[in-house]
Amino acid sequence: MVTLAEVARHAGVSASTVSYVLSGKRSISAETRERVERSIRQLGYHPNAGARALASNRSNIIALMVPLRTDMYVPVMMEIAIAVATTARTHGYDVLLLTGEEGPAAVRRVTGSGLADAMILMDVELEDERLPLLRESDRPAVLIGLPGDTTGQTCVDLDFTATGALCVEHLAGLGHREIAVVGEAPAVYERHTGFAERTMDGLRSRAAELGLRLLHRPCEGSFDALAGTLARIYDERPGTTGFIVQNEAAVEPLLGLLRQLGRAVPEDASVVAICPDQVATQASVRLTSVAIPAQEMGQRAVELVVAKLEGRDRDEVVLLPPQLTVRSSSGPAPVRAADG
Amino acid sequence: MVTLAEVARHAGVSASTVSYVLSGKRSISAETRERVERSIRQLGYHPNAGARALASNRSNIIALMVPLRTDMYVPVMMEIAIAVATTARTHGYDVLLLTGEEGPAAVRRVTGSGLADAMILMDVELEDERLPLLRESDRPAVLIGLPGDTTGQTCVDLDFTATGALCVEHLAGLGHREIAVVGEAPAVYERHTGFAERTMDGLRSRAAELGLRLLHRPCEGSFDALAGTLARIYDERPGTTGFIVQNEAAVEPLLGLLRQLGRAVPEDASVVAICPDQVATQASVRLTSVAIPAQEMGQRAVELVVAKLEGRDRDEVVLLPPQLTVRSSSGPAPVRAADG
DNA sequence: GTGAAAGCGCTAACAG
DNA sequence: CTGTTAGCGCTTTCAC
Repeated sequence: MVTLAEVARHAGVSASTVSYVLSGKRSISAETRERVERSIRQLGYHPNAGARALASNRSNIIALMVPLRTDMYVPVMMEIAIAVATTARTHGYDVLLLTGEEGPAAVRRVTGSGLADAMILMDVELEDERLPLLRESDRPAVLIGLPGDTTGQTCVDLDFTATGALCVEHLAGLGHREIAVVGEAPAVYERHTGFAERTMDGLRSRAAELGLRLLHRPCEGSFDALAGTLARIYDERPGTTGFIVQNEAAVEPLLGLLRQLGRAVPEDASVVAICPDQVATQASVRLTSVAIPAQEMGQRAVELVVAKLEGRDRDEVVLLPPQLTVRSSSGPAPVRAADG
Repeated sequence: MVTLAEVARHAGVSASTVSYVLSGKRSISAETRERVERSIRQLGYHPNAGARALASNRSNIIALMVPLRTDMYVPVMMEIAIAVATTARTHGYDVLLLTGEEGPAAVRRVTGSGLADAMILMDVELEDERLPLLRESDRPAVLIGLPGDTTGQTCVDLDFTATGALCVEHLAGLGHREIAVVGEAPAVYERHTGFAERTMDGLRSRAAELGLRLLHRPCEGSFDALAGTLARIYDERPGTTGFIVQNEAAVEPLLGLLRQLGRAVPEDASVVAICPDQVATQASVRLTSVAIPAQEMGQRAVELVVAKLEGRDRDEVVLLPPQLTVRSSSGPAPVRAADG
C-alpha cells in the first residue's frame, strides 16, 4: 500500500506538503505541486480513508436511512437514494446505506462512532423515533418528508398540500363537480403518514372553496381491491366524473377497470395522478399528473446537509412546488343530463 | 467525545483490556468484563470508526455498486440493496452505496483508499469494465449476475437458463405447442445482457427438445409498444396459446390487451411470467410465475463476501434454482380445430 | 512557500 | 488474565 510518506519521499518534499497539495488548504508553488502530483500518479497513491477520518475527525460519509417498510412506492425511494448518492459524490461525500431494520439505534451508532458526518432520513413519520436521537447527536441531519414538529429541523419534501389543491383546481377548471380520490393503502393513513394527510388537506380545503364534492377512498394496489373500491365509488356517487389517484400501484388497475366499465378516459372520466413522471407516461393512457420530484428531493437533501456541514447554517423547511403536467387523461367534464 | 482511554481509566483497567472486551479476541475475567461494560454504558462510549479502521486495516464496510441505468426493474434492485444492507449488518458490516455514475474508477477509489473491505457489484455485464480493476485490487468481491468469463470470480444469480427451460416445460406440459416470448426492451438484448440471453438459451433449447414453436419479441414496457408487439405475434403465429413474459412493465399491458382482444386467460391463452412474486400476485390475473429471488440474492452475496473476508476461500458461481409457482394465469391449451 | 513533529483513537504484538 | 507500547496514515499547528 502506498502511503503519503512514500509519495513525499518520491517527490522530495515533506509529508505536510503532500497533504496540502491534496487538500488545497495552503498555497503551493506550481512546480512543487506538479512534482507531487506526478509522484501521486506514478505511485498510484490513494489517501487512506481511515487515517484521514481519524486525523481530520471527518469521514466524508453521509448516512442515508431508508425505511424498511415496503408499502411505499419503491422506485421513488430508489430514485431518491441514487440521487443522494450521486449528488453526494459531487460534493466529495460517499453514502452509507442504512435500513430501518436496526431501528433508531442506528442513528446513535453511526453518529457516535463518527462513521458518518451527517444523516439524511427518508420516509419520516409524524412522531419519528429517530428525531430525539438526532437532536442529541451533534451531527447535522436533513429529513426527506415532514415530521409533525419541524422546529430545529431541516426538511425537504414536495408541497403535498399545494399538490392536492392543484389537482382539484385542474379538475374544477374542466368543469368537474364530483371527484373521487383513490388513495394509498389504508395502513398509510392509519399511521398518519404526513404526505398522505397533507395531500388530503389540500384536496379537501380547495374542494370546499370551489364547492366540489370530494370522496376519499384508501385502497390497496391490487386489481381486486380496486374493483371493489371503484364499484363503491360509483355506487355512492354515480355522478363522479373526476378521479385523483395517489397510489402508483392503483393507476393501471383503475384505467383497466374504467375501460371495462365502458367509461372512456377522458371523455367520460378524467384521471389526475400524483406519481412519478415515468408512471404517468408509461400508463395505458398518458396521465395528467403532478410529478413526485424524487431526484430533486435527493439532490436538495444533499445540498442542505452539505451546507450544514460546511457551517453555512440552514434550518429550513424546503417545500418543492408541485407541477401539474396535462396529458391525455383529463378533459372537460361530460355534460350532465340534469344540467342547464 | 468519549474515547477508549477514558473508558479504561473509568473502569480502572488498561486500554488494551477495553479493546479486548470489545473484540472478544482474548479471554477476560467475568468481573473485569462487567466493570468495563458498565463504564462503556455509563459514559456512552462508541468506538471511533476511523481510528479502528486505521489501526486494524479494516473498515467493516462493504461497498455495493448499483447500476445507474434505469431500464431494469427498479424494485428488484432496491430489494437486493436492502437485503444486502440488512444482511451485512448481521455480520457487523455497513454498506456503502455506489452508483454507476462514477464508472469503474469508483472501484479503484474505494478499494484503494481502504474505504471498503470488499465489494458487491450488481447488474454485471458480460464484458464488465469493472472486473479487471477488481482483479488488480486485492479486495474480495462478489458479483450479482454473471459476466462472460467467471474464472476467478464469485457470482450469485438466478439460474436463468433453468428458468427458461422451466417455463417452457410448464406450458408444454399443459399441451401448448406455440409459444410467444415477450421479452425485455430491445436495448437489453442489444447490450447482450447475460440474464436475458441465458433465459433465451434455456427457452430455446428446451423448446427444441420438446418440439415447440417459439417466437421471441423484445418489447418496451409501454402499453402502446406492447399493443404493436402483440398484434405482430398473433399475425405471424395465429396459433399462439402460450406466453412467457420477462418484462415486469409489460405484464399488466399484456393482460389488459389480451382482455381487449377477447382472449380469456387462462382459457384461451396461458401466461407465465418471470418476475418478482409481488408483481405476479398483484397483477389483474394472479400469474403463474418463476420468482426473481431478490432477497436471497442479496443475502447470498453478502454471505459469500463475508466468507471471503474471513479467509474461508470461495470462488464459486452460485446459481439459485428457479421455482415456478402455478397461479391462475396458466391452464390447458385450448383444443385446436385442426387437431386429432 | 515549506518542514518538523505532535497527535487523532484504536489494535495487536510483546511482556509478564 | 492483564498491562505496556509501538505504530496505523494522515492533518495541522508551530516554526521558519
